[in-house]
Amino acid sequence: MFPIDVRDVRPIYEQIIDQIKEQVIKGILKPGDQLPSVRQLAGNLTVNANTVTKAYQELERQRIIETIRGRGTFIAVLPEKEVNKTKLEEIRKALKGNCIELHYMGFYKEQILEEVSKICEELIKED
Amino acid sequence: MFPIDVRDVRPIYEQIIDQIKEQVIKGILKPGDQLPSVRQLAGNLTVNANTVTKAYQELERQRIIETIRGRGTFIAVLPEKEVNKTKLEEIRKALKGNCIELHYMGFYKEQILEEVSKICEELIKED
Amino acid sequence: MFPIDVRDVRPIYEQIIDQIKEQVIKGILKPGDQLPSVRQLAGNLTVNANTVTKAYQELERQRIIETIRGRGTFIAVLPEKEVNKTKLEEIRKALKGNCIELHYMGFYKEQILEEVSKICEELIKED
Amino acid sequence: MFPIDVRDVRPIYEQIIDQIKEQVIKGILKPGDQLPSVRQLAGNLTVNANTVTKAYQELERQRIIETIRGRGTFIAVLPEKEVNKTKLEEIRKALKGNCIELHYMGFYKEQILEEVSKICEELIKED
DNA sequence: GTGGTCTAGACCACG
DNA sequence: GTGGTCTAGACCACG
Repeated sequence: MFPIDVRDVRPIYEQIIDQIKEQVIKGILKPGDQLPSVRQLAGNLTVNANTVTKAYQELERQRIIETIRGRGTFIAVLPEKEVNKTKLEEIRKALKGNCIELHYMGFYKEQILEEVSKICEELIKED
Repeated sequence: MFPIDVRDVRPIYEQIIDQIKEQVIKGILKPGDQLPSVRQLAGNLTVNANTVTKAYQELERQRIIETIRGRGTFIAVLPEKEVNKTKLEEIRKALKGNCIELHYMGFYKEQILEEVSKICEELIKED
Repeated sequence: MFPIDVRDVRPIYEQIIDQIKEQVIKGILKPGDQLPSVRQLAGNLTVNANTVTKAYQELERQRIIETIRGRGTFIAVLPEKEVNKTKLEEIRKALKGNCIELHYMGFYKEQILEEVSKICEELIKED
Repeated sequence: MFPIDVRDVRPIYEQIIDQIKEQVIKGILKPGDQLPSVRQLAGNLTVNANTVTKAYQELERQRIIETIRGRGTFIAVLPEKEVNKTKLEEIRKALKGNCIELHYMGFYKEQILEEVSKICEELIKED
């Protein structure tokens, strides 16, 4: 279901979170869609159930998904978009780090914007 | 010297690496410039000397700085720009993650590119 | 009949119990009034019949309702008011926890009492 | 250090969270104070380190404490007091439940307010 | 069958 | 020595 890479530097639970958020943004997962149960997904990905639990809990905290007692876990209606200043600064720092790395590989502004543009294109459907 | 933030989620050694790379890219630090000794910098930043050592070692591995026995540590001539495919993929993943987070805050392609554009502007001097 | 919220953190059976107790206190349900059958209520609320059963059993244990074989379930005469010391301590702990949370939101004693006062007002008819 | 009660219905990690928040509100723990390490506290309370970790992570998420890499965990400066409407509603529901229980024990408005008043008195220092 | 809590214990990154 | 991640597995509440 999700391409999990145990060799990835990012922890597994974070990869799961990102995969689900990406599918929500792309519209592959829609509000009300049921997610596989913790144990099911853990089985599919051959990771521990606790790892999936951690991912689901974080997604619930972010109001991306919601758990209904005894029924399972579902995609929530899209949460209010709100700008968290602290988080925005964190993302800017991360982006800056990425730009520095790309520049060390020989990329200039034009090419960097081109990369980001391609990523957005693939990801975001403009309304 | 560097604005190090012990509360930052990023490890301190990584912050040091990024600060130095940024200053090199901006031309504030030039090839041949001497860096403070490990102990000096550790004292200035009030961090553990091992932390600075780790940062310097990583920078040396990336050929950003070089150590001359008995003399000290210096900014190296800019390394050959070369595209490491694995690393490029990693950066793309990171950029994608950041774009997803920005989109969840309400940003669309235009605004995301605007953010990245501002970062590049501040960072990279076009030759 | 009752506003049940499957998304609520509280278990459904607890919500049912609370709703019935609230209606009894408010005098909406009076001793002798018949309650819907387990299946009926389960159907109305679109919840599992076991869930309603559990709520009714707990209410019966607390002598709030009583089941008469072959006839159905009825509101009992108000049980003797008795102070269970253990339970009182539990409620105090819960109240303390709520006061802490309210204080973290900026509420002081006056405002907290105001909140509780409004709740009592709406709930309890002084004899 | 903290009175943890394994028989308590509330999960252990929640009891730890509440204890720390209470001590912060009472001024027993002040900004900058170091908390015992995860392992230390786990040892003292004879609970598992993971349980303490969970409590600390939740407290960090609420910005009550902060972790500094390799140094330990500290009480943060008091977070901005902000009213979360959803959470306020949850607390009101909980308070209502408590009032109902108290009323079933024979308490009327005056006595309930008296209880809450005593709790606030012990807890909150008016500025 | 669903998720939630907790344990015991391993291994890792960071300082 | 500090916290972070993950596993394997137990037991529980809820439906």
